[in-house]
Amino acid sequence: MSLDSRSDFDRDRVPPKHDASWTLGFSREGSFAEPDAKASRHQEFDTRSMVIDEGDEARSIYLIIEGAVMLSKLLPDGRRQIIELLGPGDVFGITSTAVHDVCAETLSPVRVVVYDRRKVDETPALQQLVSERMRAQICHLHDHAVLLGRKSALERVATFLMRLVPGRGGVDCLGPGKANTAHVRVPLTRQEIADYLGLTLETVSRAFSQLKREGFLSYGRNDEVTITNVCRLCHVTGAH
Amino acid sequence: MSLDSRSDFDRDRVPPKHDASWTLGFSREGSFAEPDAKASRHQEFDTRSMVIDEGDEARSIYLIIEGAVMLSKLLPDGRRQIIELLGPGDVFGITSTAVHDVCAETLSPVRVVVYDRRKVDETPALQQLVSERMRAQICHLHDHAVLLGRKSALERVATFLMRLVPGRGGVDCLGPGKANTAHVRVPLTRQEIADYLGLTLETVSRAFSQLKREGFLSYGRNDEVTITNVCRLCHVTGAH
DNA sequence: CGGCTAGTTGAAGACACTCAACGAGCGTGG
DNA sequence: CCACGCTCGTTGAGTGTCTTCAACTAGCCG
Repeated sequence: MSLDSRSDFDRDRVPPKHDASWTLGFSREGSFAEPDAKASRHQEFDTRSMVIDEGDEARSIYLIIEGAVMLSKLLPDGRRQIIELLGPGDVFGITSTAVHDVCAETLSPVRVVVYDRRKVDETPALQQLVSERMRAQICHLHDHAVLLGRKSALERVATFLMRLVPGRGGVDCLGPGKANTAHVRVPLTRQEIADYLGLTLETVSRAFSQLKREGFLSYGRNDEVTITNVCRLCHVTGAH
Repeated sequence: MSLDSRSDFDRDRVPPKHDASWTLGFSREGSFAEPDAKASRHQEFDTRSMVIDEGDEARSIYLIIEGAVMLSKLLPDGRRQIIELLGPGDVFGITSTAVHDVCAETLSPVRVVVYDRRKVDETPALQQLVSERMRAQICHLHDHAVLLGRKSALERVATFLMRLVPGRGGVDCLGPGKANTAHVRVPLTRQEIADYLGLTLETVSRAFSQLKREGFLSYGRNDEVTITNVCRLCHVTGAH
């Protein structure tokens, strides 16, 4: 099925159902229409391609239709912090200056809508959409600050895993549902998880091993994890 | 001088000049008029009063006219993370759910404009104002994530102190100016600084002592610090 | 003066980091 | 087909930074 065979309308909606492989547990149910097709263009990226580089001129804002994107920042000596993990419906490219303050790199094949930055300010419906997404990101950054500032390594990894469970662990956590087991895809390397959680890759690996040893998880492939008891893992996050 | 003796116009502008005691280095030059006086009311708070509690119903958005506010979150076992330090021109009370995700507490006498949350969405000029402030906060939260995830204790304290220098250390850092010495007011206790930087109060105290011992700072009172060499301190932040 | 809060400093310990070795998986090429 | 190199992950041993616990000082206010 080629993109062109679909109407603009379809192309500008996020997929209404979870695509378990790449949503990072972030995808929202439902969908939304793109407010102003004139001001936008579509773009696609392969896995692990750089969409934005820190310091690039900030002319566009990106809305993710499909796939996962990570935002990161580097210190001059090479230390890296991954700031946010984004999925369908999320926007990136937001900055208060003339240049981007973060790198944006894809974690999967990604489809985005690219808006002109000024157009967004001039179009109330777009402005509204971006504002709503910014509010959600701010809440999420608040949670992440707590994680980085105050949680132990094990709590951080547990929190990270819970975020990958659709409908759990995020700002909009639904609470304990019926299903107590979950299968999640982890599209990050240990090094990337470490950079996201403010740890080293060895510490992340040890935390995974410990959670496996103590029966919270099971996995063969490193990027396919089965959470045996979601509720029990949730208690390890420190948030409950 | 009573508030009532001033016109609405004056009351709805941020002070055009730095008020060195409470701006936290955040105050922007210039001022802005409040877009829609009908949808707002003014409110004042004493030092260390709780404006918002985590879990409160989110009906209002607050714009700081004067003073400093800190946002914080608590884990159930009492661990606290201070998320943001805000000054004149900043907004708070932003959330993507029906309830507030953070506490907001004043660090000084504070004057705010309170807007109805729905009114903000309906008023383009207000929406624009809040969007602009959200963008700035997002950038700042990005920086803070790097601090919490990747910086040493000394780097964190140095970064914190640099943020207190007007025109330096923030997203909109002006770079080395002529003045190489700066006098800053620190309106936080060691415990609060620690909760902001993801450290313990003892570690913060040791970092202050070390910076004093090595000639970066001098201080008698704990809340009045003179930065002897701004440029040299800036290099300790890890960002340059 | 005594009691309180806030900050400093020291000693000991814990947790995460560093360094290093090893193993699994995967593509390439002989 | 297997050897080889490469990347990624795991695990162990030792170290270091920050935390914990505790004592002590300075300032403030009754």
